[in-house]
Amino acid sequence: MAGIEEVARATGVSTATVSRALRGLPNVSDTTRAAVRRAADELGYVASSSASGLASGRTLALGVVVPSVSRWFYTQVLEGVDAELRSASYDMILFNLGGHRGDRERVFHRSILRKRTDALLALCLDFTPDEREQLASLGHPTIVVGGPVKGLRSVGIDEKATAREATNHLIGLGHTEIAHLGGEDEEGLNSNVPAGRLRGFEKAMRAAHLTVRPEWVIPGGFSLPEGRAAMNRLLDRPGPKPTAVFAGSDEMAMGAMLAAADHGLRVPDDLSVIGIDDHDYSACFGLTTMAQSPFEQGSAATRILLDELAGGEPRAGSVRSPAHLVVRTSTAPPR
Amino acid sequence: MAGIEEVARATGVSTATVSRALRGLPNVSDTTRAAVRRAADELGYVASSSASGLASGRTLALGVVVPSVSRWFYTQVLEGVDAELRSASYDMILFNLGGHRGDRERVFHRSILRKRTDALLALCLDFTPDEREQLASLGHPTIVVGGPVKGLRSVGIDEKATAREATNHLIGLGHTEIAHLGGEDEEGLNSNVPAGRLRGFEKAMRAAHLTVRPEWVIPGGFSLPEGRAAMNRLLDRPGPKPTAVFAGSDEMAMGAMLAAADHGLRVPDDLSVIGIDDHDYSACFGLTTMAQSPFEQGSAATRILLDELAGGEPRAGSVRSPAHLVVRTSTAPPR
DNA sequence: TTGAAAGCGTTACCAG
DNA sequence: CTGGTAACGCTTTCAA
Repeated sequence: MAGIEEVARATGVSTATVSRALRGLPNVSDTTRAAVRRAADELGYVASSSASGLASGRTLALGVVVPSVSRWFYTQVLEGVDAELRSASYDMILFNLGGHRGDRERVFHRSILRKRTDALLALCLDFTPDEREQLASLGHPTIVVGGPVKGLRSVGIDEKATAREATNHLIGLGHTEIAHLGGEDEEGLNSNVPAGRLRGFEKAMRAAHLTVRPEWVIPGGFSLPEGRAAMNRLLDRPGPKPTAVFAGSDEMAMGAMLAAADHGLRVPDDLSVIGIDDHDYSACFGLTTMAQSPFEQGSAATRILLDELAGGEPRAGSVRSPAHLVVRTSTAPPR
Repeated sequence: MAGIEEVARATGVSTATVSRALRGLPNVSDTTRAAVRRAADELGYVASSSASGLASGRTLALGVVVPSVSRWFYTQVLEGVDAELRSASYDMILFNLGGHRGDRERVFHRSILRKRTDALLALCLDFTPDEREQLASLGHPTIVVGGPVKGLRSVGIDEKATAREATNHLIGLGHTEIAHLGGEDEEGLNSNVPAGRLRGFEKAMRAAHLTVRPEWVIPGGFSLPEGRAAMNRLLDRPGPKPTAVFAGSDEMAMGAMLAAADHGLRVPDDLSVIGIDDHDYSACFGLTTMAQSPFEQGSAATRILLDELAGGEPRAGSVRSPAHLVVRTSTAPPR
């Protein structure tokens, strides 16, 4: 409640000195600084962010734009971002698009462009040319996590290579009848991610001279329930069945495992399943997967932003995060 | 990039009028308002939140304090909060404690007390007397979601009654050997939640003249992996086994189901399992549960806050959210 | 090392 | 209905 003036009065110095002392700036004598600190504590003084934001031009806040918070990947990135922000004493403004395509413009206008943040981190989002332009005109550091976006640097795995490696794991086990459970293009989400994984799958299949059956490439919505439903539909269909499935995410992969159980199929004997992510639950499911670390991606991206805000040289290039195969019990040679 | 003065100049009116026109305040002629709007659009003018925050005392932002974002319940509440904020054009500042007990004080000081928000919503957190006092002195509307907190109003289910109903479902099926997989007291989390559920369990058992075996009341950390591990430990132990288990959350309940599978037990034939939540995955698992809606709780709490900020009468009482039994295939009479 | 004073970009009050 | 003009509470030169 107390303002800076009261602290100044209590300490017998000017408000300028109080400001400098509290922010740890140089050129303040130790004794003065100590006295100011004490007074501030006693009076419960905390600088108003509006006022300091207005005066200094910095808000000490990072804007994070997410498609939703109900997906494992996003929550992990958020935790990573947050960990980094915490140590830099930055706050996080969360802009959740929540699938509301129509609200995007309002979010952009009302919030992002409102100088409430010093920098922006976007998750798995694609931007319209218009949005990109607005971002650029804002002129503050921007980065994307999870899937490349044209014109913006990003942090993320090599989607295509990762998908290829996953598929090759199945092929290496001797599978030839392989299905792909992919994400569909959700509105506003970065369609490069599911598309890249699909391309990697196709490329691996082609390289092994295997055929990709269109009816075995099915959309699983990136979620467990949708993945299960999609896989169930595939297994319900008469005719030949795949002996293995490469799912574009672990959540869908777990759904596929449940679908296998629904059909009385054993994993991996009757059906091998591999995913991407290494979700918190994957070990429990014995799911073989291409592990990645969204937490690290989030903190790495945040660090880049923070560095720049601290005056560091802006680094233009994108960052490739690692992904690696983790073999568990959901994959085996075909029976 | 343009400031309000440029819009004023372009329109030939004063900055005061621009401000009024853009915010939809009364006492502005339609023609003036239209002209101002057009000019603002053309110039790409958006008010600076720091400046208007400083001048008006309102930030148009809600602070949300969460223990973490990696739990289904929290993400659902966040979505609910966000939906409500969106329609009110409010922004969300996310304060993630992330289990960093030590950072709590910093978060409080640096951010919450920094007048960056107009109101505060806390998730499943317990506050120290000191923290409570700081909150009170801040003087802005506060509410808690998920578990009652002394001295603060809250929105949430009746923990004890819900747990009792869950337990009674098992008892009603004829079970007498019932275990409880509970949450443990995590640092800073609201311990009233797991404690209330445990008490409800005990009460139901006592009412049915059943004995609660201490070694069958085990901590599952509110997560699937920990729930599975805990249940596995219980099942590994020599001696009698429970025929049913009441888990304090669906995530733990699913873990228990996996543990049953690990031990070659069939659900529900060998082991009945019931949880609380109605997690997104629960239907896929056939999990019987006490359904609640954290999304609704989040939006209800936010609405209360927003109402007050809009000048509505502060409502003191807490709000009880509904929970109801959803019977699926994980529970049946003992074999 | 410190202080005085000029902003920062809005909003709100009071006249007109 | 509109304009002038103080705030709002800090930060940041520039002097001392």
